[in-house]
Amino acid sequence: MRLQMTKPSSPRTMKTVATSWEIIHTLEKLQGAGVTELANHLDMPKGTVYTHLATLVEQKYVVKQDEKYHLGLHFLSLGEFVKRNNVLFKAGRSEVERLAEETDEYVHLVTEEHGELIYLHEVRGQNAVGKEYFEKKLEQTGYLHSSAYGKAMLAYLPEARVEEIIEKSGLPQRTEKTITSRNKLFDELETIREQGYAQNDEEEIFGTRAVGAPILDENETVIGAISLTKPTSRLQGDEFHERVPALVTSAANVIEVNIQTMKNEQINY
Amino acid sequence: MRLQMTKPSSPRTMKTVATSWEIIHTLEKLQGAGVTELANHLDMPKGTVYTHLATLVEQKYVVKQDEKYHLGLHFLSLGEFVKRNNVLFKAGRSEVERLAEETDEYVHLVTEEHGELIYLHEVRGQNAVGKEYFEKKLEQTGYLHSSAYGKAMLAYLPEARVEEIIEKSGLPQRTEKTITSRNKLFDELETIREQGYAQNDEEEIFGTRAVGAPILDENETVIGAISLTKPTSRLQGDEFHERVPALVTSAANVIEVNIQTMKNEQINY
DNA sequence: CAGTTTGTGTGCTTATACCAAACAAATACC
DNA sequence: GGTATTTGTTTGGTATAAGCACACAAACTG
Repeated sequence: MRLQMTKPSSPRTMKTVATSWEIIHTLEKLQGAGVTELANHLDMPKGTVYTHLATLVEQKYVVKQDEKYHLGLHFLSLGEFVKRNNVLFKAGRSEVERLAEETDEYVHLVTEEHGELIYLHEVRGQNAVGKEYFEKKLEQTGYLHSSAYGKAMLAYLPEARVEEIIEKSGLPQRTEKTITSRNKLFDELETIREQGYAQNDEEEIFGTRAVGAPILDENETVIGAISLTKPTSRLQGDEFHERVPALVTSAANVIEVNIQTMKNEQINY
Repeated sequence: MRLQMTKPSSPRTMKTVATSWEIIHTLEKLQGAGVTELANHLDMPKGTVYTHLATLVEQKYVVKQDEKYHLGLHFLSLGEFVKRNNVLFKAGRSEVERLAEETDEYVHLVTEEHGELIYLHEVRGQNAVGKEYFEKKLEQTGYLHSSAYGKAMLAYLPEARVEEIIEKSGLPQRTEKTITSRNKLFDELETIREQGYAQNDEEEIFGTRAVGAPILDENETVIGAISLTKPTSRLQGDEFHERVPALVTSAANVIEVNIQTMKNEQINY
């Protein structure tokens, strides 16, 4: 007689679907792979991997090219769909573009999901710095503690939620100025709430500073954040503490109003 | 005794994964839905749908908001990843941007997968027309027969492949000028091969014309296509038959060279 | 505060995903 | 160029896990 593995876990969850996503993520990491290669990486029988791949090909989410299996471009269409139907994106897009045009710098619109940072929109102004860095970011999810937009969101998230997030993700160091201590972070969030905006002083990329403002709904719930990034040399003194914060918080405000308007219209299409 | 449902079908495929994607696509179509709503739409027991949703939430691809389940923003990151690692996107991006800058019109970079049209990049020049139309397209896959880029690709696909695609997708009419007959299409493709570029004369959107050129690799295999769209009033005579075709084919050429260069370098990162 | 309708949780059963092992096809090796 | 190795593909049997029906809970409706 076999001992019960006591796994009463509810809600139940589907093992087959989970391994299907494991395969997708491995294909992502390996930038395409063969059946055997995948089977080794995942420690699964070849036959199983093969059947999974056949299913994903049938679903048009995987393609076979050059003797390897790759993630298909249908993920792109799906991603675009999700983005373009996102309330914050719809409400914030034009404002982000306006601010980038006005300042000629990098402007970002971000949100949070499952404790991770997600980039909804970015516009690179004429003088923007950090291109190589930000270009890579779009395809990843990121941490919340080392950026102006991230901290702006953390500051207005319920404290329990913040605890949960730093518990799960940690506070990895990016530069020597990154906040890596729990207490310092909470102090910082307090300051942000007092100011109404967040500052990033070379905490993520050396040589760049940024100012970010939260975007809240009518119940003070965080929807996302907007931020403007500049090289440290161009973001000092009043510019860092007055002028850019004013621009960014005002943009955040416009977006908040847009969201309200959209909600009131209720007409989705 | 039960009759065997004779389904020897190989390769085998996973029913559970297929229904998981069915749920994802239904969530897409319904723009978010509840458990019961989904169960009705898909004609499945509530319990099953619930377990599937729980799995997708665990995987972070579905979120529960406002008492409804929605597709999560992780699809966005995945989509960005797939796009940014696509050879054609990497090779063609800058050239698309250059051409849009030079001409101030709409420029598109597209490819084909599973017989469907996929948009890899679009840049809207200052004078570009058709914004409302193209904005919607990015989140969909489309047909190949009613556009300059689509026809450019069809012209260089193996005939068997073309047959297969029109067999599966049909030749739906978009405007009164859309090619809807198999024979006319094959004549058109012949012309395109002779010219080296494709023209779209209000076959998709009334009032706009376009010129598209295929992007081929060293074995003459189609990788994708690039096109330029203008209002009919600005795309006539020599402009339609000489100048724009020259610009577009030359851009296609540059991209072809870029692909070759990337392949020779072999260094991916 | 009854009556619906929603989401969530649970055992049972059968379909099905998994595995092992065999086969085929392509590549590498000598 | 023929053998050996590695790859992808296929198959049958089996244990398991996905699906179903049902029950429960919780929220909304009137």
